[in-house]
Amino acid sequence: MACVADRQAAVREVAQVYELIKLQQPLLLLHSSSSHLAQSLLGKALRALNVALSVMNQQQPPPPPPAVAPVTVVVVKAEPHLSPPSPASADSEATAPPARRGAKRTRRSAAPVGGKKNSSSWATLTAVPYDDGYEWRKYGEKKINGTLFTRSYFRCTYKDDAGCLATKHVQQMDSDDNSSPPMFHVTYHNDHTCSSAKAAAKANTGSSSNNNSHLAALLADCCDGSGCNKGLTTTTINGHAAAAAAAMNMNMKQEPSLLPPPPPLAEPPSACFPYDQMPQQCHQLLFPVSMEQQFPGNGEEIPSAAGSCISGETSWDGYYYSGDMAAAEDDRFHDLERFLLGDSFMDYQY
DNA sequence: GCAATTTGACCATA
DNA sequence: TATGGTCAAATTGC
Repeated sequence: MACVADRQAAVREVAQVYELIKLQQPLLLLHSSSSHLAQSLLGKALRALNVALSVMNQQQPPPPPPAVAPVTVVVVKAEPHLSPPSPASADSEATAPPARRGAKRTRRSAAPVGGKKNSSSWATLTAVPYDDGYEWRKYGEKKINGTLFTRSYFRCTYKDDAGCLATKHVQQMDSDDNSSPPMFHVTYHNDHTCSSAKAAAKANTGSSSNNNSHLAALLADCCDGSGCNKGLTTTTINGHAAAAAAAMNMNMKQEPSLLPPPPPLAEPPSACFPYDQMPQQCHQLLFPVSMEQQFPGNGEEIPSAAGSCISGETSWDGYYYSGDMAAAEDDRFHDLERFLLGDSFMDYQY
């Protein structure tokens, strides 16, 4: 089918542009006189490409499920009003006053609930509900009628600091199949108006010793546990480790009842951390970096923990570059394509 | 001691 | 009135 070939070519083109931007992003941000502007533009570009790929993906049958059950993130639906918010709309919402802890309880004055507001909302189906690159604080849990599991309510950790109104609800889906990892229906409301840079700066300044210790543990788990810093050419992270890393990323305690250890993977899903499994702190705290750090160019595996985390910018960065470059390139692309097509509408921030 | 989570109560909406 | 979403005091963990 010519149209299929054309679409694949288009997808490939967009994916390559996406990849190129991501690769060049550190340098652009590092050398730009206005890093904020650069970051904003890059974010918009990446988001647009992501949406474009999502649209393309909707026009073709879904890809066959993987042989193993890696951590997956798929779009449940993209209703007209359930589209990912644009940065512009996010900016317009940033003026809402932040809620204050301990303030006198005045109900329903600022944040109407249940989708009545004009803000955007969208939903995803994922095995890793806590790993979406943002930091969330749990503020409630509720037993919902007709469901076996409770629904958890999260809001952005930086709601108070940045007035970020982003919230999400995580509902474990009922399933008869005990052999497969649990899936979660995650509904997002409002775009993040807090910047990841702000979050990263906060973490980097050591304003909270908790953050630093948290990061240390995170890096240890992220890079040591997965073997990324042990000179392995390819590494793996099973669902359990991903969930653990995700939970750490969330600054929250893992709920045993929600995430039982899934069966080990028969095959490594991809090199190093797939993007949707990589703790966001790896992006934020070790960024920006030089291209030399990302790509030594001497055929060596990126040795350091920092390098391996940085390499997680894309899912293919754990590969051995001195080997068959064409094969590696091909694998890299397919990993990227899987990531892009399977992770549509996720709101990535760098 | 501080920050995050838990949990029961409160409130808006259908 | 049932239900879902949020608040905030109490609890827990670092």
